[in-house]
Amino acid sequence: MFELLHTKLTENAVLTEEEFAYCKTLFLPKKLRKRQYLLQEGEVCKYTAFVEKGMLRTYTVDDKAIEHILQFAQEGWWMADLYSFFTNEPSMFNMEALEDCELLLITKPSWDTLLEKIPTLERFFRILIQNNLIATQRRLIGSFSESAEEQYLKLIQTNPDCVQRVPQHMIASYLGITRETLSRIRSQMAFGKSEKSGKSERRTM
Amino acid sequence: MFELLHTKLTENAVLTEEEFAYCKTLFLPKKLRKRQYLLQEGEVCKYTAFVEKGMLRTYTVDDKAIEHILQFAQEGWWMADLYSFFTNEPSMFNMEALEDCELLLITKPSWDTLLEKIPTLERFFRILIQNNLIATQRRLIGSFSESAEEQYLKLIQTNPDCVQRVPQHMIASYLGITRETLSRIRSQMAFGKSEKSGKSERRTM
DNA sequence: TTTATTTATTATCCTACATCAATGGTGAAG
DNA sequence: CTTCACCATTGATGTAGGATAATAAATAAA
Repeated sequence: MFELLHTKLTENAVLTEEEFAYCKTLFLPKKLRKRQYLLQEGEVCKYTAFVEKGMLRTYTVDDKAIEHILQFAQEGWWMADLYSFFTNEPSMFNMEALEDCELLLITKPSWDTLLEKIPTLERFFRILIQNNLIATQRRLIGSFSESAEEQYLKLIQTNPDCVQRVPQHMIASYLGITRETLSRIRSQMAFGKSEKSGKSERRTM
Repeated sequence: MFELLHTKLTENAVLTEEEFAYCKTLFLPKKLRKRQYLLQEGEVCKYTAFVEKGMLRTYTVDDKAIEHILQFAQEGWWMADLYSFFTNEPSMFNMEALEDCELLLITKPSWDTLLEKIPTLERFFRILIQNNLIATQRRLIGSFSESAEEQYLKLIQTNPDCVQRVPQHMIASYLGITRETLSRIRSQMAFGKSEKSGKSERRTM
């Protein structure tokens, strides 16, 4: 149950076995079935989740009832609404299991004591958040400067696993386009592969 | 020269005067004139900058030669290409002074020793980055779910100062739209203010 | 003052993507 | 088997915002 967390915390983060043993005591194992919610809009995000197994999404619903996916999380990733988690304000996000999941949850109080006991982890989480920020910035710039097709291709490169495991309409929602548009892009791509036409440049595939 | 940094570092971050005095020795004061670059695409981002005075932007240029602004930084804000700063890889960003600026720069080695001497700061920077991540996530979601006008109005609310100090075409670039579109939005807004309908009523001037 | 540079507006046309609507496929449950 | 829920595709039509271009303010500079 704790294997992945173990490797993640010890691969970079300078944790002794003893420290990790303590660490384990603060995490709450939790199984979620496909479709179950870990968090729903309006609730306070009480846990930061580490994904041992399975896949989740966090998304918002806008006033036209359209879903926008902020993030997918698969094995080895962390998931939380940081704002809600740290301020105790209600969240605007929903977090839903896309597959049966095994999670490790930690509450804010436990998290505080954890960092107090093992200050080394402060850096670990800073880097985690920092990498997330860098990725989110790239995604934002991409949404400005790239066509829907380019963004889709980039996603396939950076996270092929996700593209395979998740239904297409969610990929579309993650990219900020409609299912129909993504479907058309895909059929054009498949077409462009056999035909030599297509005005955009081909990638090596 | 160090007043703002002083208040920022002591308001939340549990720094003694003594510690701050040490802190000062690691920052390099630097003045930049309007239009000058702090970083250009292809260079490694060698400094993290704290803005004591003035205003800067960081932006990329895409393959169609269009600029996309990732961030403005004004008094009391920090600016760096985190990816480049921490990996020593060349940056894809440009950082340019929009006004005459007074900055405090810190190099990666100095930053490392600073955090080593004052581990308390690790948390400070984590929170800084965390807030940046939260804001960037909101901006991303906004770009998916809101019209150009809504995004502009939101920016006016969240950062009115910026909207006033920065030329319109850069605001447009920050919002991911063209100057022409922003101009149209603004004239429509002004129009809708005198007419009491928010609707679009054409050609009556 | 004149000249040049940067910035903002406005009009016309165009395109990438959305919206609406219908159809077909798949797998699980009765 | 049939039904139902979910998911993907495809076509017809609409629209927000882009591209282009011309012009005008505004600011700086000569």
